[in-house]
Amino acid sequence: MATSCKNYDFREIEPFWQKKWLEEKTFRAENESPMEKYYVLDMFPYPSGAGLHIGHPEGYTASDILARYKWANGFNVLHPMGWDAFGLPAEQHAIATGQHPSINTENNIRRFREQIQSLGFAIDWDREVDTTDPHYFRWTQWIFLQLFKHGLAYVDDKPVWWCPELRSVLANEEVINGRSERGDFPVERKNLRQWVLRITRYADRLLGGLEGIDWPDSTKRQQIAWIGRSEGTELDFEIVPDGPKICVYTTRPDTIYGATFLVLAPEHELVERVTAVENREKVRAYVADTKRKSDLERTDLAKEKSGVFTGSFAKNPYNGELIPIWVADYVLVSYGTGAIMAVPAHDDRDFEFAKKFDIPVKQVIADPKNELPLPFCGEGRLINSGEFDGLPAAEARKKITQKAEREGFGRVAVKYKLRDWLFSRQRYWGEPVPILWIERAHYDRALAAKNAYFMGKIPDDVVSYGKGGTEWCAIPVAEAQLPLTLPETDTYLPSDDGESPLVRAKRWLNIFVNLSTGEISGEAAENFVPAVRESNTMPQWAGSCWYYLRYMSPDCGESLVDPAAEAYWKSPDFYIGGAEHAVLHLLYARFWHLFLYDVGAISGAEEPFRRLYHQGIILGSDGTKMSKSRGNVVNPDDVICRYGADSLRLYEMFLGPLNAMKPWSTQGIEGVYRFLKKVWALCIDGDGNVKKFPEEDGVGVETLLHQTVKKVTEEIEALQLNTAIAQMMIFVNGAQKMGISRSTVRIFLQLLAPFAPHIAEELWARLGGAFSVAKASWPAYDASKFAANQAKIILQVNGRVRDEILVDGDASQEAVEKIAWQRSRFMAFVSGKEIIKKIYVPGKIFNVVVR
RNA sequence: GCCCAGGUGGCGGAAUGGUAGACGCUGAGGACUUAAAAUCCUUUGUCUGAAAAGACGUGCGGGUUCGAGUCCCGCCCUGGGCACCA
Repeated sequence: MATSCKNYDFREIEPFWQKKWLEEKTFRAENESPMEKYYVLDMFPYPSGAGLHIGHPEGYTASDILARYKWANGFNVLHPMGWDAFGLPAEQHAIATGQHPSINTENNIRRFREQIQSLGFAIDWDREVDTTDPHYFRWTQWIFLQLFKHGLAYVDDKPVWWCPELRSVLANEEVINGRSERGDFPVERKNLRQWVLRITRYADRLLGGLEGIDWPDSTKRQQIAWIGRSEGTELDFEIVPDGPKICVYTTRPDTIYGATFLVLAPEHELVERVTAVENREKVRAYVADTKRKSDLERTDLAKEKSGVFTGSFAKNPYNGELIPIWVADYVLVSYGTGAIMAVPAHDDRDFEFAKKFDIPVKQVIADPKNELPLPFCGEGRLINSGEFDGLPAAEARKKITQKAEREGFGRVAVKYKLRDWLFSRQRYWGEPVPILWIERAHYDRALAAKNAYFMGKIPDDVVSYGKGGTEWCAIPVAEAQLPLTLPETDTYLPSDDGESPLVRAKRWLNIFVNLSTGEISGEAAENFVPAVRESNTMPQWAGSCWYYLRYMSPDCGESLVDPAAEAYWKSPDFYIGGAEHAVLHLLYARFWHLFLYDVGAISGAEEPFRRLYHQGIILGSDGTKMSKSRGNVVNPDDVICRYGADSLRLYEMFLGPLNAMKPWSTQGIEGVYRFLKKVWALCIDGDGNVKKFPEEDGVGVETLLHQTVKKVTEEIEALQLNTAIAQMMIFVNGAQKMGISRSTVRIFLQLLAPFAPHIAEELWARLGGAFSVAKASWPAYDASKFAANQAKIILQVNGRVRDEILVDGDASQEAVEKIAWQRSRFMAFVSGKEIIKKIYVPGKIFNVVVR
């Protein structure tokens, strides 16, 4: 029932127990249980070719400690693992080798699984999921179809960067001065049809939901900032003499009397219309110039403001003043209304612009401190503002907006920074979007006939786009045809014109569909109309948006999650992963979860992650980020080989606070390794036999034990695992000196088990404990055992420590004073002085203030 | 620029407003050993001192308090996030 090694031979012990846990399915979670459930979730890894990184075991060990602790406390624990396996590196490997990315992915997963298993985590391996498995992504595609049906997925022509040389779409960050970062090739703007998800419709709920969940403040703040809700006012400005109205958005309507010009974003739809004939050339040139710039260049704060006058004027609806209309790229078309009223006296950017182009600056808010110069962006009372003079700014905002509403030229408005989620990628290694494109005429005819298979599965507003004079309409792939798998292609490169590699698979791409049944045919046939498959794939975020639901019933064939399982597990009780996902993954997943909840696909919880924690980053021993080029990378396999998984686990937890950034130390791990050897030596003699333990604990051991149980229990709950380990070290050091009984050792092994499960399981078995120590019920402590019957009182004079005395635990101030007055060391600082005050903190401090 | 977190020995770090430096690493000395490894013991913030002891000490400058690493005000530095969002 255990190994027979004489010394602490982790190379024999660890594989032995890992095999046993796997074979016995020790950590299998049941979907029905009389025990209370506890769901511990790790952010699942991307199985990269580099293998497990030393940072992975940090979060995994912390969650494993919590999982094992919960098992010991009688919970039915779900602690699963899986693979976020779609993504660019596998695709690039495929492009380079010509080998299908699934092969590389499979190899990487096998390696990751072995490495993770070699760390002895209490994982239910029967629930493993893989986002690239068709049985899994079938449901990712199904979710997309629900989004589509509910009008939350649409197509849009979005400008993207395209590099003909690299034959690749580039992200904004990859374009520098109109050339590609990699290779320095020219790039061009290209409008490409993209799928977009209407996450903005959930902006308010994504914001509101943050209030009730236990997340790190910084992460909540990041999401709040990302959603960027702002309340303000929309105001309509008439263009003189008789042009259209321009609607601007402002959060400072109180400064309306200080507006000395109006600015349109270069892409604003009214730019052409408001431009006077004589300014047309200049304006067009400016707009064209802007188009060429990358977002990075445009938003570079260091650059000077630029812009051009349109030649037209707008009328301030409050005072009738005519102000010039400019076009400038510091106004973004995608926020607010794409147009602003510029108040240089009270806005830094407008001020900068006005200075450069010699536009008047008119102060309308008095600076209470009278600290000129302008601009002054704070709060104050209004001046030069007609009927509103003298009002405090906040009140003026209300009054001014009310007037606009009354007179019909303005309204309260709420705006968000959050944009809809660009959901398509022109890549091979992702989930195919399960959509077919058919011609408008076929679409309309099928709808009119009312026997179209897609009735009730399409949005109220048709999703379509025009190409070559034809309007193509989106219909879903029939559910029965899911999963829609990736076709074989001869290369995984994008096509010559920036489309997905999937367009190369012509026989897959161009098909015929029966609009009554949804059947697909490769050949033209009666009742079949031509259709083109969507060739874009989903971004890597898709699979990770709902994997925590799949773990509940990974084999369920009827739905994405078995309703009974979902009703039982609801949502993870604890979620741990890196802070780098603070916005993207954690926002997207919340969006999908809310949506699935709304459409009744799930029912357990509205928020997916009620308690979230970020582990910190482990740096190289030189205090910088680990990287190959710096040569400071620590490989977990090497560490396990040299010290064992228990030492690695323990050390990563002992390094410092779980959420802190901390450097690895090669020498530091020796300390925890020594600790484990001491634990071994506490139980096993030099011949490999269980030691003869004394019948009774040594004096003081009982107190120490109960203190240790209390401390370790409380610190696990608080995830202060470094100090929990420190307490266990204190215990072992004490036990070594004082002598310890068999039953006390066994209690200690239970405390150690979540941290160093292999050695704990081994010693537990050798000491006659029943398998598994992880399931033995967690020890309780008795506070009365360490209520000190003696207390050490610190004697202070004027707050400075001068002496210490031992008294009865419940000693009164009088008793303490009586002893204190006898102490010469203490009295040396007191005698001859006037005692002004005496402070007694029972059991701790007696402080005398003298003069 | 704005928002947030954090600055404690040679190092990682510990401290409900109550003995600053737990625990571990490193260094020094010692025991065991033919020797080494392993293990065990002592010691390890700075300064003064033979010692007893004292002074100083938690980024800097003030403040509150009997008492501040901890609370308040003003700075400096490091890390993270956002960044022309009107």
